[in-house]
Amino acid sequence: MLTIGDVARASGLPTKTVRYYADIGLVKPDARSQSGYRLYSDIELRKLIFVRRARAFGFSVEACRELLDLYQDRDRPSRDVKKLAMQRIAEIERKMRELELLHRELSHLAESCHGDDRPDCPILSSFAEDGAVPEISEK
Amino acid sequence: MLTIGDVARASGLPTKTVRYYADIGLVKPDARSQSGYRLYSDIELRKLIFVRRARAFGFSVEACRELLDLYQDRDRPSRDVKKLAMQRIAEIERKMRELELLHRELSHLAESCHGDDRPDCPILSSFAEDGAVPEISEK
DNA sequence: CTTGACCTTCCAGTAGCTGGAAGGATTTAC
DNA sequence: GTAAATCCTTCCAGCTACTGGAAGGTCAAG
Repeated sequence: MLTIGDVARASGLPTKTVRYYADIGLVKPDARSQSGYRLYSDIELRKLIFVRRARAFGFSVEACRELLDLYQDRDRPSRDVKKLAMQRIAEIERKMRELELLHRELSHLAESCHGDDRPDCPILSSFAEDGAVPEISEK
Repeated sequence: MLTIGDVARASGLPTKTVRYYADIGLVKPDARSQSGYRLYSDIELRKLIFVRRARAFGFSVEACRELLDLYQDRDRPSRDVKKLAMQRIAEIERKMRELELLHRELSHLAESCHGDDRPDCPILSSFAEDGAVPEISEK
């Protein structure tokens, strides 16, 4: 059995995060030592690694919970996994569109700003006077 | 003088948000009525509108504070404004690159997943077995 | 005079951790 | 054998930028 520090090192997650995942019931230790130390098996370590990778793809902790369930279900339909992935992809695409819009508009403003000692600036003017502004939800 | 509801309507910000901006000292009311109501002048209303637009471009509240200072400084060098804008643009570009990477990798995985009744799934396999995973900071 | 629409403050919660304090357990060095 | 270093525990607070809700005061209209 591994202590929290062991699985933290092995999974690449901070100890604090492993403890946090235990607290929220995402990946719970198999047992506690007599002195109360969290003890993890290789299986739980594997789950922690799994979660780190899913999180690296931007899946929310709740989505990770579902993915872990699927991961552990030998009879899962791959359809269910793909659905989660497609949702995440749609989310990514939405954010990319938002950022592209912001980038276009802000670059335009910045380009037309002299960026010297003079006080007149189209960026400030735009914030102060314009009507149209990018629509964002930034989640 | 305008009440908080008035400036909320006029600025397009929720009342709660206007109150929050007052709490954190971003845009403070000019005065309080005898009964304690926040009272705003046209100048403060203009600042609220300014902040809403700057926020719509993704500037943090702290950046908005700096932008507001510049907005109010008649002797500002436009250089300073442009600098903030360029920083924001760099941030946007970083996020875009991150999202593009995620999109590429996750799309690749999703494409190679059957998405049917069968349990084998390259997405799960990737999370469980792979080594390489996208590097993210997602801020 | 009462109803309803406003306003106030304060507390809690969102996501996903992260930092730190206070204190017990275990291991290593000497 | 013991002292120091390193680990572990719990709990509380804080980060961003709000948002929701409760309890209660205020104001204009009918």
